[in-house]
Amino acid sequence: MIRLAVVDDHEVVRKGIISYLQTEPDIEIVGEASCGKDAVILVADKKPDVVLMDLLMEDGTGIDATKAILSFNPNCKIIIITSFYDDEQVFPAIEAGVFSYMLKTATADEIVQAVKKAARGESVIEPKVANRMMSRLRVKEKKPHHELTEREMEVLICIGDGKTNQEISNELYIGVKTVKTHVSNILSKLQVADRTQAAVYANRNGLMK
Amino acid sequence: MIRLAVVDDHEVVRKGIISYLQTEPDIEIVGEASCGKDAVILVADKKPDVVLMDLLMEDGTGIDATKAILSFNPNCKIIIITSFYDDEQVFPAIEAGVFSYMLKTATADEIVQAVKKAARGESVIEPKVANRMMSRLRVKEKKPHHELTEREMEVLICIGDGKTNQEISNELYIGVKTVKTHVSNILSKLQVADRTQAAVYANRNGLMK
DNA sequence: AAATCTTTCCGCCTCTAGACGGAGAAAAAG
DNA sequence: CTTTTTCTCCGTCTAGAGGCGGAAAGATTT
Repeated sequence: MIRLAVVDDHEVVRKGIISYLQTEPDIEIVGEASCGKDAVILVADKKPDVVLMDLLMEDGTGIDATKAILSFNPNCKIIIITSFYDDEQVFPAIEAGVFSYMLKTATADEIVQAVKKAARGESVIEPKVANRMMSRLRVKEKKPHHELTEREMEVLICIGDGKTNQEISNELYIGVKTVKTHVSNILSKLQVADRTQAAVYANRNGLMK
Repeated sequence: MIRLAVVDDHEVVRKGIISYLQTEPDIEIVGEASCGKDAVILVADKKPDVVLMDLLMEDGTGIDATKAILSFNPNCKIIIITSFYDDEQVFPAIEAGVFSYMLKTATADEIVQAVKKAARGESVIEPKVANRMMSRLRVKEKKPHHELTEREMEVLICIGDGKTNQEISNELYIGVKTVKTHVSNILSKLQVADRTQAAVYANRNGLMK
C-alpha cells in the first residue's frame, strides 16, 4: 500500500486529484494540505511514501516546503505537479530534491502511474522539462562565469528598473565610477552589449519583483 | 435547471470541477471540452446557459473561443476560471465579453455560487481583478495620448529586445535618423527617460513574446 | 481643397554609456 | 600569512543616444 499526501492550494485541484487516486486499491490518501507550512506538519505526522505537491502556491512556499520535508524525511518521494516549466520554477525544484516533475496537463492516469513509479523508485520527468534540463546541462559547459556578485546583482536590479548610473550611484551610496565598473563587469558576465539588453535579461529571467 | 458546460485543458481540473457541480440538484452538466475549438462546437450543439472556461489553455484559444461563442450565442454566460489576474489576461477577456471572472484559488462552493448567480444574471468578479479594473479606469482618464503608431510599436518591440538604433535601422530598412525620430516620439509618448526604460516598459506590459 | 497624421530624412549639439587600464583596501580563501 | 575575490575609485577616450528644429511626401480626414 502506497501512503500518499496531496498538497495544493486550489481546493478543486486537490479534490479532483484525490477523487481519482482514492479509487486505486494500492494507494492510500493519508492527508492533504493547502499550503507549504501545513504540508511539512502533515508529512512529519503521517509520514507518507509519496507527496503530490503544487509548486506555485499563494504563499510561494512550495520549494521551501520541499526542502524542509526532505531534510527530515529523505526517503519521501515528492512529485511536483505544476502548470509551469520555466527555468525559474524547474531548477530550484530540482535542486531542492524533488523526485518527479509533472505538468497539470497530465492526464489522471499519468498521475496515477507517476505515483506508483515513485513508490518503486522511478522518476517521471515531463518531456518539456527534460528538454530544459538537457539545454541547461549544455550551457553549463559553455558558460562558466555567469555568477554575479551580490553587489553586481543589486546594480543589475537597478538597471532592470531603467535607472541611470547616476541614479544607481545615489541609491547605493557609491560613486558613479564604481557603478560603471559594476555595469561593465555585469555586461561581460551576462555576455550582453549594453544596459538595455541587461535590463531585458533581468526582466525576462525573473530577477525583478 | 441550469445547463452547464466545462472547458479546461487540464483533465484533473475539469473532472474535479464536474465532480462537485454534478451533485448540485439544479445544475446539469451538458458537456465538457479540453480546447477552445471543441468548446465552440460543444456550445453550438448543447446550448448551455453557463460555460465555465479556463482562459489559459495550451493552444491559447480561450479568448478566441469566448468571442466565437458569444457571436453566435450572445445570451450564454461565460465564467472565466483561471490562475492569473494580470492585465494581459483580464482585459482582453473583459473585452471579449466574459460574464464573470474567477481565480482558481476559489473554493468549490464559490464556484457553485458563481454558476447560480450567472444563471440569475449576476456577475462575479474576483476582488483582485476588480482592483485592476478600477486602476485601469483611473489611468484611462489620466493618460490620453499613450497610443503609439504602428511603426513606433515596431520600433518599441525592437527596443524591448535590446537592439541598438543601427540594428533597428537594418531590420526595418529605414535610416538611423528615422529610427531616432521614432525613438524620441516613443519616449515622450510613454513618458519615460531613455530606451532602457522603454525596454522595461515593453517587457513588463506584455508587448513582447 | 485644406488640415492633420504618419513616415521618412537632415544637421547640430550635448551628454551618457561603456571600454581600457590602473589601483588601493578589506574580506575571504588557501 | 600569502593569494584571490570583492568593492571601491580614478582618468581618458570614443561612439551611441537623445533633444531641438526643420522639412518633404503620401495618406487620411474634414
